[in-house]
Amino acid sequence: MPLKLYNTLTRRKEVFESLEPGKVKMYYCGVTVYDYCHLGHARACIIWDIARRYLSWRGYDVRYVQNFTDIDDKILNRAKAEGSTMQEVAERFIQAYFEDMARLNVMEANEYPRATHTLDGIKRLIHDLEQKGYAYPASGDVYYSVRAFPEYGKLSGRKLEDMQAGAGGRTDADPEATKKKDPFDFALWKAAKPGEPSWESPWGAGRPGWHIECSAMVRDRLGDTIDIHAGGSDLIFPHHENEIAQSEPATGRPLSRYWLHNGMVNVGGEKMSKSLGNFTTIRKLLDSGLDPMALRLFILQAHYRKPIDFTDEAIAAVQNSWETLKEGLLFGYKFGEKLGWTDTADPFFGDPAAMRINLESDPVQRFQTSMDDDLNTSGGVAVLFELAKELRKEGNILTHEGKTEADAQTLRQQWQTLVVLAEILGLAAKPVEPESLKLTDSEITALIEQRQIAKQAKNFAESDRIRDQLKAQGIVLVDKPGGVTEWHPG
RNA sequence: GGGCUAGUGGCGAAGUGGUCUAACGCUUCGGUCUGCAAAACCGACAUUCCCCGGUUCAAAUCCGGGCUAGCCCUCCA
Repeated sequence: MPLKLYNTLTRRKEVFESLEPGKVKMYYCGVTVYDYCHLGHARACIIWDIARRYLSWRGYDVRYVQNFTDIDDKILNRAKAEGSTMQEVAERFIQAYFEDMARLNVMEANEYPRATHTLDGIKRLIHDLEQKGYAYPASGDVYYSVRAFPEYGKLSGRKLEDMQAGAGGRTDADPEATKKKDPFDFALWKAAKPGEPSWESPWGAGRPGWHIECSAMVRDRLGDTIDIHAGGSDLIFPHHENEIAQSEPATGRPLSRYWLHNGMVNVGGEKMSKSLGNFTTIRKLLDSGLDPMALRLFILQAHYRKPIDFTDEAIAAVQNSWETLKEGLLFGYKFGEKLGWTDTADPFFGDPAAMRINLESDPVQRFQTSMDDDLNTSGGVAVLFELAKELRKEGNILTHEGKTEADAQTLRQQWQTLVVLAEILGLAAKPVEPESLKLTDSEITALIEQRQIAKQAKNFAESDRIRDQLKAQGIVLVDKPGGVTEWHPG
């Protein structure tokens, strides 16, 4: 079964074939660093992280590049407001970005190019476009001549004529309009303004326009044609359309074979965005107690191209869902020893990279079939739940009966399969060291005995009090038939 | 006004011509267990997939029309 991906360029699912066998060059259009990342960014980062992980698992050597746009009006405005510099603001939010992504278990890219580090490439690209007649200078600015590129609009599926009707309001107010030969033209280079950072160039001091840095970074780091260019659907137009317009005439080659776009995160039926002010930052949400893995699960339960609605109910539901999955993932740590597995003390125990699973097994096949279908993560997650529930059931039997009919090696295979597949989705759980336990075993045993006496005296108020007290300390009691009570860390 | 998506149970969400009396998760309600619980397990919860037509032996799935929603056309993941 081949992997199929929905290509925005052709508006259909296509069989994925990389340019170079076994290798994938992937570029994710990252963030403009002028504020903390919100859930919308989280969705994009997570879904492309998974695309990358899945391609790797499918055997590709993936080179994953993600940019930071660190030259931008909004960064500048923030710097002015804070009495700081553009560089300082950018640096701070890049740092924050890495902190947030580490919590969400997003793998690091191979490279993180920045606009400020790519000035040579940007200038070279503008120069090439000018030479070939796609760009023209205008009093310190340089503009891209949209009408010089007949394919303009092919990604977003629009024609210049269609756009004219809606563009009226903007072009009137655009201060650059007078310099442009055509209202559709866009800036490649902007002349320096007093007090703003600028770089020397053949067209005078200035700074790059918004779209050009991505074209330049892709070319510098990955080459003329890449396999996958990914980003939010709100970037299709104008950002990605313009990238194509800049890159393809300059290199004479297609910029990317596949264009992938994720859907938006909505709040109350509206897109979450900074300008609307309806955003929730990743750190705020995680600091409020939401498990980062639950947040990942929230994003994975929907298909990446569809919009998802962010609500308190959805978050509450997914917290519970994650508990189920987590129990499955912790199965080996909790019960491996009891089942006679011999390597539970091994330093690599639980590491998916060290696990060998049966790739022909039904769960793996179903997982792969789902993921091959344009990264259908919700189908993939369904497989994880089936495995996790099976393990939870066995775990419960082991807790209560002390043994199980199930074969220890079969359970081991199931657990490892779960761990490996979950890892592809970036979902992982490690046992928490029970250092939080303030009570010693003998103290616990003593309390259980006290409770037993209270129970026999039918003093249930007292016995429940002891149970609640232990629960508050992270000890869960299990009453078994015959008046025996066992405990385990909650 | 133009372009693009989508509308499936109480909620979220897969499925895109027959195996669908519709996966999976959450919630709710029964039952087992228990002094009561918790956990877990067993079971129930859409004969139906926005509406109206059409194609077909067969449609949630294809086609036409309608209604509704979101995204883009301005900075945006």
